[in-house]
Amino acid sequence: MLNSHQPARATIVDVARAAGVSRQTVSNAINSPERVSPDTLARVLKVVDELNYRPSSAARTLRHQRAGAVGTELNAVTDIPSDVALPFLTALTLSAPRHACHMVPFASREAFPMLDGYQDMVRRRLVDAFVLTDTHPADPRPDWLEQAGIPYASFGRIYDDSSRVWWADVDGSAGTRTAVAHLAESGFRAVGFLGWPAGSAVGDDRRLGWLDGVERHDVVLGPEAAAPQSLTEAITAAEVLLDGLAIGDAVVCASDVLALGVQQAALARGWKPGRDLGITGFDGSATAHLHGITSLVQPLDDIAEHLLTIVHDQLAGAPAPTQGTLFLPTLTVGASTVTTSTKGTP
Amino acid sequence: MLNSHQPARATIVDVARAAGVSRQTVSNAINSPERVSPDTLARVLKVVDELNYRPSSAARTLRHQRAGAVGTELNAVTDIPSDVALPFLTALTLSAPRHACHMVPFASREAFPMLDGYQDMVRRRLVDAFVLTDTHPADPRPDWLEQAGIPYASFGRIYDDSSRVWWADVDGSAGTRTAVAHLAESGFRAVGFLGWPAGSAVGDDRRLGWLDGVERHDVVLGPEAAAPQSLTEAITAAEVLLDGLAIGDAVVCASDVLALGVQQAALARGWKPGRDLGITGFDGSATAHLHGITSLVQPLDDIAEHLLTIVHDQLAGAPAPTQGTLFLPTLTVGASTVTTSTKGTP
DNA sequence: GGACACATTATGAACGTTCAAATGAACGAT
DNA sequence: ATCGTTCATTTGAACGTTCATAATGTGTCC
Repeated sequence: MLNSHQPARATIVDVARAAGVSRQTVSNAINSPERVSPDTLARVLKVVDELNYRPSSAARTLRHQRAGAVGTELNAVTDIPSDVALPFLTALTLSAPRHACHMVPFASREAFPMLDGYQDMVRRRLVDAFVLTDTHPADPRPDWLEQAGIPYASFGRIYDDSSRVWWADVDGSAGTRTAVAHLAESGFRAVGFLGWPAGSAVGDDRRLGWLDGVERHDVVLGPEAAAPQSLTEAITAAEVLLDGLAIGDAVVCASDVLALGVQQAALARGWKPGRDLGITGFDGSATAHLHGITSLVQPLDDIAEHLLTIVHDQLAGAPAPTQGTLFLPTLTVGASTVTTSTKGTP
Repeated sequence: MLNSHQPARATIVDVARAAGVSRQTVSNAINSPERVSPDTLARVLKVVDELNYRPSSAARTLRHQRAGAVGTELNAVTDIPSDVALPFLTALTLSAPRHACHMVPFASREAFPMLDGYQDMVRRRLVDAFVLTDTHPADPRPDWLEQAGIPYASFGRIYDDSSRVWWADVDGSAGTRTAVAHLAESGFRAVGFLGWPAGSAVGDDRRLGWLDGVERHDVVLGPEAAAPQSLTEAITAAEVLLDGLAIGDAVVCASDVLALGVQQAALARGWKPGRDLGITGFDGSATAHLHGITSLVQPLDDIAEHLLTIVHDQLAGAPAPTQGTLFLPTLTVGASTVTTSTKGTP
C-alpha cells in the first residue's frame, strides 16, 4: 500500500483551472512572461507554486520535436577508466541545466560496433546531440554524425580532418610551458621530460611546450625519455632519466601516471620529491592529488560549458565557428615542486 | 546548409502506411508480436527495418506516464571523486537497457539542499526512480523518497532504519576474511590490519572480517592501526604498524588508499611488497590496479543489475523484499601478495 | 462614433504512441 | 441457417504541451 500510487501530479490544465485562465496563458506565464499581464502572471505563478507544477518534459519533447538531452558514451571497454572521465561527466552534468537539457550516458562492452549506441539513441529520439570523448584518428563518429545531420561536440581534437571545428581541447604545449616556468621560478636547474612514445598528437604537443619553455626560461635543457601510460614502465624509464639528472633538477611529464613513475623512481634512490627533484604531471587527476604531485588541471568546467554551447548553437542553426577552441590548463602546486621543506636544504 | 534539417524520421503511421496496416498493428508487432498473424508480422517488421523505425520514447513516456529513466546523483561537492563512482555508473548504464530504461545523472555544487535535484527531476517527470549512493546515517533522501512514493534503491546500507530494505551492498567482512585466507595460503605469518577510525559501519565490518579470518586460518594475529582516507596519514599510521611486524608478515587494509600507504611505508624501509610484506586493499579501484596491490573487487555489475531490478519491481508494484542484499567481493591478486619473485627468496 | 492598432487571453490542432473498445472474418456447435 | 467464440485488425480517445490563429477587450485617432 505504501507505494501504490504517486500523488496525482498537476498538469497545465489543473493550474489553468485553479487560476481561472486558459492552458495557453499558463504556458505563456512560464515560457514568455512578458506576454501576460502582471496581475494574471502573479496569480498564475502563485498557483504554479502551490500545486508544485512543472511542465512535463515528455510532452514538451513530443511537441517541440526535441529531446532536450545530450548523449555521451562511457568507455566500458577498458578496465581502467580515464582519470578525467568522471570529473568531465560531472562538469557536463552541472552545465546541462544552463542549456535547458540533461545528459544521457550510454555504454557498450563491444569494442567494434561503436556506432550502434549512437544510432539507437537517435532513432528513439532520446537525445538531440552528442558529446564525444576519446576521439582518435580515423574515428568514424564525426563523419557519421555529420552525414546524419546530428549535432555533436568533441572533447579533444578531431585529427582526421582539419575542417572539423566542433571541438574543444586543452592547450598541451601552453601547459608544459607553464610547468617549466614554475620550475624555473622555484629554482630548479635542469629540466628533463618524460613523455609518451612519439607519434601521439597530444604527447608531441606537450613535449613541444617543454622544449619551448626551457628555451624561454632560465633553466638548462635536461634529457628526455618516453614510456607508455603504465606505472611500471614509467618507473623503468624514469630510472634511466634520473641517471642523467642531479639533485636540484626537475622533470616535466606528459601525464600524472608518468609523473608518479618519476616520483617513485626518485624515492627509490632517496631523492625527496620537491626538495631534491621537481616533478610536474598533467591532467590534475586524482592520482596527482593523492600523491602530492604538481599538475596541470584541465579546465573541465569551462570545456563542458563550451561544448554544450557548441551543440546548442548547432541545434539553433547558428553559423559554425572557424576552428576548434583551446583552453589553458592551470597549475596546481603539490609537494613535488615545493623546495622549502621544514627540514629542507636552503 | 549541411545541418539544416535531420532526415525526416519515420513515425508509426509511416510504417503503417507502408505496410498497409493500421497504427495499432504496427504497435502490436513491436510490443506484443504474438497478437499479430505471422505473415503480417513479417511484413511489418520488414518495413520497420527498412524505414529504420523506432518508437519515440517521448510519445511512449507521455502515453505510459512513465519516463523509463532512473536518476542518479553525481557527487560534485568533494574534489576527489570516489574511485568506484565511474565504474558503478558505467555498470548502471550497461544494465539499464536490460530494464528498458536509461540513466539520467544530475549534480549540484551545493552541499546543503540535497533534495532539490531529486524534486526537480520528479516534478518534470524526467525519471521514475533513483539510485542512491553514499547514503549516510540521517540521510534525508530515503525518508523523503518513501513519503513521496518514489521508488529508489541504494548502493550501500541505509543505516537509519533497519526496516529499510531497498539496498544492496558489498559484504565487507566476507571480503577481508577472504583476504586473510589468501594471505594464509600464500604463507604469510602474522596478519595486521590498517583500518579507518572506529565508528564507521563499513570500516568496522571490514575489521571484523580480518579478526574472524585470523581466527580461522593458520596465521598469527598482528597489530592494528587506523588512519583516515588520506595517503599521508595512511603512511604515518603504516610506519607505526610496520614496527610491530617483520618480514614475512602481512597487512589487510580497509581500503586501497590505506593499502597504498602501507606499500609506500614498506618501500621506504626497503621491504619489497609481496616478497617481504603482504598487502591487501579493498574496492578494486584504479589506484590498486595502478600500484599492483591485491584488492577486493566490488561486483559492481551484479550490484547495478540488482538495484535496477529493485526499482523495476517497485514500479511494477511487486512485494518488497524482507531485507537488503549483500554481494561478495572477489579477490584480484596483484604484486603485493605474490611471494615468488623472479629474484626472490625461496 | 467608427475604424484601427494593440495588448491580452482563449481555442483548435498537432506532436507519436498505446489503451479500450469496436469491427470484421472464420469456424463450430446448435 | 443462426448464434456465439475466437482471432486479427481497426478506430477513437487520451497522455500534456505549445504553435498558429482566433477572439476579446482597450484605448486612440480622425
